Amino acid sequence: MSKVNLKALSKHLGLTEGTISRAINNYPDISAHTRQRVMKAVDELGYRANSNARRLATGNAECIGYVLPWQMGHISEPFLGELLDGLTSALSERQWDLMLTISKSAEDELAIISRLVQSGRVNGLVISRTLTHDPRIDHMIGLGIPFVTHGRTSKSDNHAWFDIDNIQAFKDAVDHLVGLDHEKIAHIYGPQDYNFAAQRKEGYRQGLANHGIALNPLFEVQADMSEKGGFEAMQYLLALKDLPTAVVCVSDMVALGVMKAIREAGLTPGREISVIGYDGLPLGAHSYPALTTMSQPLQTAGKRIGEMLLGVIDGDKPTDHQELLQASLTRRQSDGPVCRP
Amino acid sequence: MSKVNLKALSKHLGLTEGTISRAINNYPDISAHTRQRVMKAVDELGYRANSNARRLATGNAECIGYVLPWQMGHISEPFLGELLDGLTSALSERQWDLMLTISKSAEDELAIISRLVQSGRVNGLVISRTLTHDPRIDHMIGLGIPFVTHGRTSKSDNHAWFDIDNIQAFKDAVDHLVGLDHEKIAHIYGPQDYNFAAQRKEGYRQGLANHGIALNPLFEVQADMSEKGGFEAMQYLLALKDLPTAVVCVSDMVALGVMKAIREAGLTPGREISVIGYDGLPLGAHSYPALTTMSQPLQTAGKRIGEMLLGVIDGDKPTDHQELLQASLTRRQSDGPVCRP
DNA sequence: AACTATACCGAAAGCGCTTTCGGAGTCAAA
DNA sequence: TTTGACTCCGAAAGCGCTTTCGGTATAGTT
Repeated sequence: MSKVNLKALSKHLGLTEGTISRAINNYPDISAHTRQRVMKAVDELGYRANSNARRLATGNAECIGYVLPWQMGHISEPFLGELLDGLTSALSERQWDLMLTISKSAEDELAIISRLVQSGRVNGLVISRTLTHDPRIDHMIGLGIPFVTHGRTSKSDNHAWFDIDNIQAFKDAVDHLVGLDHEKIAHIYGPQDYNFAAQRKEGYRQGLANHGIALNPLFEVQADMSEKGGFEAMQYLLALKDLPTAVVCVSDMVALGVMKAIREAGLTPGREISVIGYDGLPLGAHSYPALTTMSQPLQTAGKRIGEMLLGVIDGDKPTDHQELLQASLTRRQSDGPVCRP
Repeated sequence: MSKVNLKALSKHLGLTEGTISRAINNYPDISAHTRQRVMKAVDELGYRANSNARRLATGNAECIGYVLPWQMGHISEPFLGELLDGLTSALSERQWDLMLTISKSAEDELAIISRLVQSGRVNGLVISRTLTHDPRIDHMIGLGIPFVTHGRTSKSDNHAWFDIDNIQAFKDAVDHLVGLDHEKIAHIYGPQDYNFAAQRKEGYRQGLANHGIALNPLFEVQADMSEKGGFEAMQYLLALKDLPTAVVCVSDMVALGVMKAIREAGLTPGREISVIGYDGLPLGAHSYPALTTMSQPLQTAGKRIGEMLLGVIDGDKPTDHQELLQASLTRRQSDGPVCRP
């Protein structure tokens, strides 16, 4: 069986290639009768338009790119699957494709973006893990390519984005702890070039301020975004003379490491020291103790981002596609009232 | 700035488009002098060959597809990031792209594969989570598309694959436990249509047989591939009159649920009941207790699979690309000698 | 000096599809 | 019968690149 292309169909049907193309693409100037003939032949011969030829002719890549940085290792693990699932399902309605690239460095990433865009491989991009000052934004705007970011930057009023209200989430977390009579609340935060990490720290501080609690600089400690990072940061906190009674963590993974450190110190998370995570990973339900966390609605994120991007590509104003969702407290066993000796 | 294509370069340099193309693609019939001129202009004007035109002309998609099924939800989470990272890094050396699709059902998946291949979008495929009897294999062979599977099937002698020796890994796990005087060893296994789950169960059985331990049917219980699945399966085991002293789990995620069930029964994993997982997730180091597990070398898997696929695409015999790696025991705290009351 | 090689570039034909334009039919109204 | 309005399809150009082929200069041989 030789390749079945328009020429083959043309020969088979006695119609012009152009006519067949128009029939398939539902042009109004094709009679119902010939359209049926064409469709039948398409089915029987198993014709499938060559994507590359089609893309060249139309100038439409029918493809969007997702470029994510890998510098920080497994930081994305919990997200990735859900997000990709959502993205592809949004694209599948148009039969568009998802191209994935992983960059090893920041310059690398800008270069990749240029390459993808200028070679006409994609007509839209999704960017994850935005930085507070993110060079990618201006770069993409300069290229004139439609895009949506997953997360905002320090000034994100001129493009499309999808984000969770990190500040509010961490204010809520602090509120919750204060409601349990906690005052000595620590925060383990992530690298501050990540905007979400900066926002969460800001939320933590605002939460304290709302309740008139003075910020204890010793209670703010930075960690890598991993279990190991949380573990080490908590060890530092445990070495203080004046221990915190609660700690809010930048992520669930970090919180898991934190709880291990607490356990190893002979204390019990949720009793002597309350722990609150962020992400709402199902995993947290099976840790010891089960992790109380701020849950973000991840399942829908990918899909919404995909839809927003398609909207921008269709010509919508990017600023019409800015979406801020709220996280919600998922209370499990790692928090409790302050425990007075 | 209008689009900079070969025509623009041609006008700019006073050379034919064909000549410029050959210069860029390192044809030997171009003088060093003009090649330099061309390259300089390419740099200055920021020329980038249109991928779709190039792909059409060469008939080479310069792209491989990774299609993964999403039926079982988050089963892949731990893998996904590492694998994609490896794949893209293998492809990046040739500047090839990775196209990702997620299928919602089995038929859906075959259709997706057909579409990708017949529309000329990819010239190779990677398939994950092979089934014991996997229709995708014959389907891809029928389409004549190069591919590599991540995992074998029940008869995988006619194609390229990358796999871990699951049978040996679970024999080793049983060996280890027997070495600690365990005899009442249970196994929580995954859905048997997944070949890896079938292999692990087989390894468990062979391990028992090697030591002359009779198989207790009550000690084999199926679970979903999740923490929740493990939790529920272990609850079932805990309800037996005659408790096992050890349990080997099909995955780390399952093992985490198992340990939670054990804790909730007032027992301690690693004392009354030993638990061994599989995957070697970093996460396990921070569970309670730290999870002993069979570690598989994931970081390299993606890269090797990518390299193998490129080899097959280049014309290598698929059967020359079959790679079986061994897992190794990562001992932490969830196992111990049998505890006699 | 003529002849064969060699180096280098232009010309042109594709790759497989889309899309505009015009023309041949058909039919109804004038 | 003529005219106009449609309906439907063929013809052909073009998307931007690759690649083969042939031809002209230049160098190398005798």
